[in-house]
Amino acid sequence: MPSEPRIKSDSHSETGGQRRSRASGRVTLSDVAEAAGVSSMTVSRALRGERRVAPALVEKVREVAASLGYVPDLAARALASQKSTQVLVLIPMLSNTLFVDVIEAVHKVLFAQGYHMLIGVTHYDPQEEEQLLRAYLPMRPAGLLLTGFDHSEAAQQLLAANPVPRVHLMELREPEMSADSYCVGFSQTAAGAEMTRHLLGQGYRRIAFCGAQLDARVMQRLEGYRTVLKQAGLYDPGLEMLNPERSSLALGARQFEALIKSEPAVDAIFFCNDDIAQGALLEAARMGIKVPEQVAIAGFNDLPGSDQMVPPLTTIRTPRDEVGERAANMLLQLLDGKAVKEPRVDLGFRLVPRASA
Amino acid sequence: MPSEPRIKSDSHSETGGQRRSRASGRVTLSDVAEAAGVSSMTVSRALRGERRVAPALVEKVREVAASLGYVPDLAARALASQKSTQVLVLIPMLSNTLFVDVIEAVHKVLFAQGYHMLIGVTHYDPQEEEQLLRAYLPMRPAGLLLTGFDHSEAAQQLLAANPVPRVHLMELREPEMSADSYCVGFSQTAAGAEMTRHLLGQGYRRIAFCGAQLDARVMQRLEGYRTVLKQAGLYDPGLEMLNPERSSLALGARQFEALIKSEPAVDAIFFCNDDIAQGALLEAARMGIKVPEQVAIAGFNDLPGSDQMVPPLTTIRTPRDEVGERAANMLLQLLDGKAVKEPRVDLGFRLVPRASA
DNA sequence: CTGAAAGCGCTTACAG
DNA sequence: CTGAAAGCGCTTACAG
Repeated sequence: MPSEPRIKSDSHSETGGQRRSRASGRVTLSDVAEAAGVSSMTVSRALRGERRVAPALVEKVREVAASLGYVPDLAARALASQKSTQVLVLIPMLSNTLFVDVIEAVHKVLFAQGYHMLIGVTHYDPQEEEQLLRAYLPMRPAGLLLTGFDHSEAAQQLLAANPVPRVHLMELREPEMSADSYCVGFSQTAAGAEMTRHLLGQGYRRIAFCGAQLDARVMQRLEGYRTVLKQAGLYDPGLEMLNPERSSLALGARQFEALIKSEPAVDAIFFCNDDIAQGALLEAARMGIKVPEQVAIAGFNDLPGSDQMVPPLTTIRTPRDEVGERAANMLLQLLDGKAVKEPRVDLGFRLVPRASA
Repeated sequence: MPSEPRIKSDSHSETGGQRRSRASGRVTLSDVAEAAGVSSMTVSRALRGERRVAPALVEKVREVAASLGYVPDLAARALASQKSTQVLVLIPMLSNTLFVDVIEAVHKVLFAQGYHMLIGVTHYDPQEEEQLLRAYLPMRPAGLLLTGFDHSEAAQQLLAANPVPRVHLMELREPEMSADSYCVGFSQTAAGAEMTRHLLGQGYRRIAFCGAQLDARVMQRLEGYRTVLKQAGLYDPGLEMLNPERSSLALGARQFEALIKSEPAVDAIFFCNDDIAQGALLEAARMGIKVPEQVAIAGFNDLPGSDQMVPPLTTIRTPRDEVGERAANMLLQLLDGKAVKEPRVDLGFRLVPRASA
């Protein structure tokens, strides 16, 4: 019986003094192997739950590893196996709860399969996205989840030079534009059109659009709005209020006030996001303007609180949990080298008519 | 001239066919070394900006590396240097914008120094925290940022078994309780007391407390509330409404309604977080109850939108950006092996009196 | 200032 | 089912 787990404390000192050691002092695979009286390969296999290891051995190895407090080193594993457990997720903003929902859903799916998320926040800035890519690609993420398709030239070069499976979130791209692009989302343009049609259906005729941030998806919603109003012969560029600032309640309040003053005849306003719509609703209350009697207000995304507003906000419910879940699962398939039957998943959206419009 | 950058494509095929290769096909240090006609050590040093490399060589190496599209492998670097660039940050919730602010501030400081954040969300669940620790510790993070001091037994064992510099966020612990604990935050108890004192000062006498989530920090605020009311001889347990559910606008609305019905004589309500206070404000509007004339409402944290409410919400401004920044800087010092002069940083808080209370 | 050797802690690819 | 050898792509610790 040369190798009781007990000798663990000795096994270090016996050899430790000899070599010119850079050892970290941590318990390694070979420490466990020595203590268990097997080779490190067997430990490696047993701990990873590979087959073809005698069940009795597996148990013994597990016990010894636990008693020694062994913690595998993922950097070493990644290097040896050339496989990383990290997935890089790039989103525009964490203060937009939309993306928090996406992230949570992605995490749930990925974590269950042993993957870890690296979260990068671009702040809607292509430059920052590029910088993040440059910083995170050296970690050799196994896969990428990117928001939208709007990436800088340099970012696209980085992506091309580092071929890693990736799925795009929130937007859809026509298949013919690039055969190899995977995406999960919905048509932002169609959603913008749908809300505009709803407002028309409610009888509104002078319908304004308030946009903030002006990222690609906002512009797509705007496109939907324009198309529908033009078809109806009711399009008026003077009713568009586009502001590149970050979207916020305060901005929505300012936009509402400005619009009411410059275009008193407006009878409905479509805000590109619920937060500015909520801000508008509050400003209307302050100004003593009745919603929807004097002016209707609609938002987008159905964010928390929109159902609590006074009056409750009419909006479009976007499927962010599903986007995160489906995208993560699609990426998982790509990581497994499987073929993806449906590389472009349209999850749709849903109009949520409430009292404000 | 044996080594023009041009031969890069050959350098692979020349040797690649010989060895039983597991090569990833990526450009490595030695590819760059070969193409530049120097040793890989020189490349390594040049690229990391180490001194004692001839400036001319540095430039040449840089050029060659760029032309080859070399991307260093951080896993290999971490393994060889026994130093990770990752910092694990554990927070309770991403949908609480409080923590988004902390995260953003931490990222800014750490990223500038070449560190990468690993974000884990515990959902206020010690079990989840434990699970996250178990999953992320194998990545050998260089440092840890944890929220509060409320960790499970098993989590504390994991932390003890993996000695990594760490700083605790948002709460303060008395130095004598554990000499080696670093923290950046403020006294939640003092903040709870301060708000209660403010309400007393405004003349309110039947002051209720509404809590959600009931995490450690909420309970500390409650403690401050109790202490002040007891001193004033106005403490009434019947005015406490504690709900373990996640805090949200909808919950605040429900709490407000329930409290008004069960305790009609209440003249002020201190909500443990702004989101439930905002929900209460909206419910008051729906119920036709005037704030603050019939009942005053106060919140905590000064979240986005609180200044936009009707009426604007009286609250406590908490220094989350500063918490993130200072904590990250403190961790950086620990990672550099420097001594931290002030291991317990009290950043304080600020009462923001607005119209609601 | 530059480099050859050894090693970080794992896993792959072969043998048996 | 088990193991010895080689290697993943870097950096440390020595030499010169």
